[in-house]
Amino acid sequence: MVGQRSRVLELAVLGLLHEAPMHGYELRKRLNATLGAFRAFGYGSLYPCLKELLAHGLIAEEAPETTDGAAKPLSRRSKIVYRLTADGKERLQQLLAESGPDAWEDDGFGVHFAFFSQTQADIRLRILEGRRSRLEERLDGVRAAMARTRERMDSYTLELHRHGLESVEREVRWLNELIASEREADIGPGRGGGHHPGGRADPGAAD
Amino acid sequence: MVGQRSRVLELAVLGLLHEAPMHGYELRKRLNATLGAFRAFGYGSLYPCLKELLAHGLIAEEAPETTDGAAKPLSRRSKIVYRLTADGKERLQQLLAESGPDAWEDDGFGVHFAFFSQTQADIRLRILEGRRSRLEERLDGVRAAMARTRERMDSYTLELHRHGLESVEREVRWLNELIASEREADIGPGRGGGHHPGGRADPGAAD
DNA sequence: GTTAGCATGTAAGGAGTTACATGATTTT
DNA sequence: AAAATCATGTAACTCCTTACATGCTAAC
Repeated sequence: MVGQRSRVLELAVLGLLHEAPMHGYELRKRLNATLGAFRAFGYGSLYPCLKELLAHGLIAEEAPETTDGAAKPLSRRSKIVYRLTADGKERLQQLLAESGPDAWEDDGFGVHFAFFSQTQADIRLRILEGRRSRLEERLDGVRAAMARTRERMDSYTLELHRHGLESVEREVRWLNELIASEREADIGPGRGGGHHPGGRADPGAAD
Repeated sequence: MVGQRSRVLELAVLGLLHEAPMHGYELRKRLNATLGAFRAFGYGSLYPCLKELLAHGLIAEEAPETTDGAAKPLSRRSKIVYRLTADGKERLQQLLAESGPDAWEDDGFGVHFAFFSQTQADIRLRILEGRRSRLEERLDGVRAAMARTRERMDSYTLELHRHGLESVEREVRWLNELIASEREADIGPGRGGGHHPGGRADPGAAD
């Protein structure tokens, strides 16, 4: 076994290809648009990943619009459109069903969250709660460290930690809202697969 | 040239050793306490870095408390206390004087900020402003991407971007406060090297 | 017909992390 | 003296970035 692609990129690629078949160049744009500021991938990561997914049979090349006699479908350099295979769909489901550390650590959380609409409600909840615990652990750690070394810290270091702490606290509050929203959606209507996290009560009035 | 140590770790190590000589194990704890949630280094990064700094003459081993006849100072495994050499101090000053991308990108900013009390006032200001520009660029990018693809995004992806955007906006506001504070300190008293970023008007009442 | 931008790839290497291996010192 | 923890180090490996190399397609 060679390349052991990173879970993050693999999930993102499979998730996007599940929505629609695409070629690499486009995939990269959608990738960085979807993940936003969390993460950015270059071709140097993407193409080897596609190559490996292909080798493992999780994705396949599609013949690119052979309207004519299909004399030279992909003889030279041209667009290569990839689509998910059955195995790929299965693998995607498997990745989406993960609710362990991979899904709530800094690296993985953003991607898993980005594909929450394809994730089961109970898994969503477990990931959100896992991330919250993780962040609360971190809060405890930083707060303890600050208490221990407050005297030796100059005002800039202190300010840095204060701001860092506040950022994490903010994310915890955000998670609390999301978790509440998920629970509500789960018990409200009799259905089990609701999806509407946008229940924020302040449209406009930003900044 | 072999290991080209990362600027981040190099600056952090030199900065901490400038405050007081230390051995590696302690250094690592102080490192992670100082950088807080921003970054964490393991021994696998630290020791090779120390080795290289030593080879370049930026730090030196100190004889560890040779109270007795100094028969076996460091024959076997024992604490190795490092201190900055003259070259190391010079290098530290050089790194602290940097106000370019290295100092305001995600990676470097936290470390540079953590050692702001050893940094000149004008450099501090330039780093803060550079970081603010950087973040504003990012805001523009994300906002444009959201405007372009709002329709194709499900509510979770949208929420992810909304939260990410808000986090960056928060950091910009924080930087605005810091910049204002720096400017005030610079013109207020006739002195040129003031340092008091803690001018926040809400003690207590957090959360 | 040539520049600009779309599209695909590879090689080298940077920046650390993880797991391991081992020795020294303090606590129980 | 056994266990915990302090302390130092290395090798392998991960995961991504940068720089390069190439070809195809549309605009001017």
